[in-house]
Amino acid sequence: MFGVERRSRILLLLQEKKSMLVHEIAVIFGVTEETIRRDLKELEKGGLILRTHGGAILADESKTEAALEVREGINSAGKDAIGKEAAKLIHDGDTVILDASTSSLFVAKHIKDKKGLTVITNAERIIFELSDCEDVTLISTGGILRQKSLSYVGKTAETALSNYHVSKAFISCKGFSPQKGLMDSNEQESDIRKAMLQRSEKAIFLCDRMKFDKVGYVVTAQLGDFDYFITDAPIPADWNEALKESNVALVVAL
Amino acid sequence: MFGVERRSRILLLLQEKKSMLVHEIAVIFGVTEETIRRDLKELEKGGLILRTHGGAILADESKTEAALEVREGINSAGKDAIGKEAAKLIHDGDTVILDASTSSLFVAKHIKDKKGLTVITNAERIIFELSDCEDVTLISTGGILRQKSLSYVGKTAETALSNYHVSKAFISCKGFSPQKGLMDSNEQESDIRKAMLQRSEKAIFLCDRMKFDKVGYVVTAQLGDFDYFITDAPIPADWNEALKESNVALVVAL
DNA sequence: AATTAAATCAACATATATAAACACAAATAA
DNA sequence: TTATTTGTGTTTATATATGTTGATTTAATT
Repeated sequence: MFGVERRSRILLLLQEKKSMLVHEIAVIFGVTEETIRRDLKELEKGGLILRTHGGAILADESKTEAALEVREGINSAGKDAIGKEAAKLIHDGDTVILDASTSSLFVAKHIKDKKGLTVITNAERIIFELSDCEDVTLISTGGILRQKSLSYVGKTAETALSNYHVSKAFISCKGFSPQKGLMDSNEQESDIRKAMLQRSEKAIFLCDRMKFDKVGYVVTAQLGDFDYFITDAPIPADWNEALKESNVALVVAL
Repeated sequence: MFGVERRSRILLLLQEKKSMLVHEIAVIFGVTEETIRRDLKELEKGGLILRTHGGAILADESKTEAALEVREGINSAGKDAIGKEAAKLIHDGDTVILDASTSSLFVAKHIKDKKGLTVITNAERIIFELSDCEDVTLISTGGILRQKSLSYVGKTAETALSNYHVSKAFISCKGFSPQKGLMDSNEQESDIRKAMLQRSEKAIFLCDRMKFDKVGYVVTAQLGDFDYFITDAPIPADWNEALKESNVALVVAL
C-alpha cells in the first residue's frame, strides 16, 4: 500500500470514528507509529484533521459550536500574545478593520481601553466582545450570517466594506507559506478578506505558529500585500529572506 | 478520550446546565479534579467560560442578559405572550423583518423551531438569540452599532434594508395612541422602522399595554400602516373604532 | 472576627507520546 | 551500473498529559 492510499484510508476511518489513537491506526496498517505520526502531520497540514497527544480527531467543520470553540482553544496563549502586540499598532482615534478570525478577536480584547476608536468588522464575536465599550464606534458590515464561523459574508458584506477606508486592517487565514501566500478553505471568507485588504492603507498579518505551512484551497493574499507579520514563534530560517524581499516588518510576540 | 474532546464536551455540558462543579465534571469523565481544573483554565484563557470557586459558568450569558435585563424585565410576561401570538403569523419558509425592540426579541424566541425562515434585523440581541438556529437564515442590516440599544442605525443600515423585500415586518415603538400613531424618542431608530415598513408586504404592530398612550417626540408610523395589532391587554374602548376604520386586525394575547 | 472544610495552586512524579537524528532498503534517476 | 531520493523503521532525548502530595487560599459558618 502506498502512503497516499494509507492516508486517505486514515481519513475515512476518522470520518467513521471521529477520533483515533496513533497506536490503533498503526496496528490497522501494520506500520510503526512513527509512520502514522508522519501521515497525521501531513493530513494536519492540509487542515483535514486535528492532531492531539496520542492520536487525532477529525477537523469537522460542520460541527459548528464544538469545533469552532475547540479551535479557539488551540494555541490561545500564542494568539493572545499576538493580539497584544497587534494592539500596540492601534492608537487612539484610529479606524481599523478586524477580520473574522480568532486572532482578530484577541486583538479586540486588547483595545478596549483605547479612546475614540472606530472598528469595522464582519465578526459577530468581535461585535459582541466590543459592544460594551463606550469609547469604540462599532461598525458591522452586516449581510448574511455564516453560522459556522459567526461571520458575515457575501456580496452585501463586501459592498458594505466599500463604503469605508481605514488606516489598518488586521487579517488572518487558515494556512500560510511564503511561496503560496495566505490560504483559506472557504471562498466567501477569502473574498471578504480580499475586500478588507483593498480598503486599508496598511495591512497586518496575524499568523500564529499553527498556520505555518498549513494549506487551504483558495489563495487570499500574498505576503507582499502586508506591512506587518505578527507571529508567536521563531519563523523558519528561509522565511526571513521572503519577508525582507517583500518589505514586511516581522514582529515576534512572546 | 483526548483532552480537546473532553474540553469541548465540557463546553457542551455547560451550555446545557449553565454551570457545573469541578467535582461533578471530574466524575463524568473519570479523571481527577486537577485535570478538570486545568481544562477549565484552558477554556477560560480562550474566554469561553468563567471560572468560579468550585466550578465554572458560561462566559456569554452575563453581558447581553444583564445589560438589557432591566428593559426586558418591564412587562416581560406580556411581551412574551405577544411574541407567542406574533410567532403564529410566521410560517415555515417565510422571510420576515424584526425590529430592534424587546417585543421583537420575544418573537424571535418563539420561532426557533420553524423551518427555512429568513430573518432580517438590525438588533444585535436578536442576532445573538438566533445565531445558533441552523434552520434560520440570519441577515443583519449592519451599520453603526448604537450601543444604548445594541441596534444598527444610520444611513448604512437603511440602505441595506432597501436590498430586501419581505412578507411581514414586526414593529414596536416607545408609545402609541390611535390619534398620534406610533412614537419614538430616537430619530434614528424611528427612521429604521420607517424603512422597515416600506420593505414589507404586511406589517404587524407589537404593542404591549405599557405603551398605551405613552408619547415620544418623533412619529414613526400611523395605525393605518399596519395589518395586525397585537397586544396583551384589553384595549381602551374607543380604540376599537380606530382599528376598524384602519382595517387593522386586533389580536389580544393572554 | 475566628474557625473550618473545601477548593485551588504549585511542585513534583511518571508513564506515554512525540520529535529529531540516523540507518536502511526499495524505488527512481543518471 | 551507480547515485539519489523516498519512505519507513530505530533509537534516544524531549515534551506532554495526568496524577499525587502538601501548602495556600477561599467561602461558609459559627
